[in-house]
Amino acid sequence: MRKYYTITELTREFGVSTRTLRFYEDEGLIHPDRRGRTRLYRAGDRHLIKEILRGRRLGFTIAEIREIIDIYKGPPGEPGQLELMMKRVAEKRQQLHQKRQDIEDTLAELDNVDEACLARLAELRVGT
Amino acid sequence: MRKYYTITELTREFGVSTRTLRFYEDEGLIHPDRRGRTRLYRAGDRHLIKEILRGRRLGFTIAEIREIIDIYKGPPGEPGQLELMMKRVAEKRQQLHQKRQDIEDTLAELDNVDEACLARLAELRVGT
DNA sequence: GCTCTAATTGACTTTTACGTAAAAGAAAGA
DNA sequence: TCTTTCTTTTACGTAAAAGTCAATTAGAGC
Repeated sequence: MRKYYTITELTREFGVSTRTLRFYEDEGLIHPDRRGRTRLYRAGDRHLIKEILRGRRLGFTIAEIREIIDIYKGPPGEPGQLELMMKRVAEKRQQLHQKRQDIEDTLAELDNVDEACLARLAELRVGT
Repeated sequence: MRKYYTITELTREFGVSTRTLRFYEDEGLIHPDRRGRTRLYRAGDRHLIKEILRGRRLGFTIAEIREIIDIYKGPPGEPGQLELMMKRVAEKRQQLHQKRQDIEDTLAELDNVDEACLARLAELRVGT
């Protein structure tokens, strides 16, 4: 297991800019170590970046991504907090189900388009 | 089947502002009729709005949504265009598969959090 | 005809998520 | 040592997707 990643290693791995990683840090999403002024990212940071980018691909805002990450941070001790957290988990789950449904619907429509294209091509080959 | 919808009817149905619908019109995504200067939306416009909002929920940009909508518009006649269209369909499908995978991964992590919460609650009830 | 409400246009503003450029330190190879 | 290559901080810029405000205008009901 590697101990540290440099910022450019990660930008190359994930196809993002240094600006982006520093931005996520400013937003409090990641907290790389420092050697002098240079940032050093651990495996945990790398994993967090993966999760951030996953949220980004799904169209979540930074605020929403922060919420999700906060959820991941593990359950707190107090019962009241636990129930609050479970409520937030349920909400996120709901949003994700909605998005998944949206994806299925869109894929279904694309299937139709595809079939129509194939049908048209077949017609053309026969010689309309 | 209704003939027309007013702009406010649609804003209420979809929970968006009039500004948003006009913006989509400026962007060339929808083309409501006019009676005088007043916009009148047909069922087709309404359906398009649904698709736009679906794309929005998935984090697609207006440009990407426009691409998808253009795809829906039905296959053109020429073989070259048909194959181009099928390529674009394949690309969109690819993006959607990625998003779906992202959703599954995120849901799985939420499941873990949920279980951890439940476990912790159980512990507390027994009396740690 | 008058009033009230809804709708329109146009301009300006805002927020988000970075991009970009400048200036400077620090390390590493030739 | 010199140059190159990273990296940093600070600051300003920007594109996308609307929000907001102001000034009109048009219908609908009385």
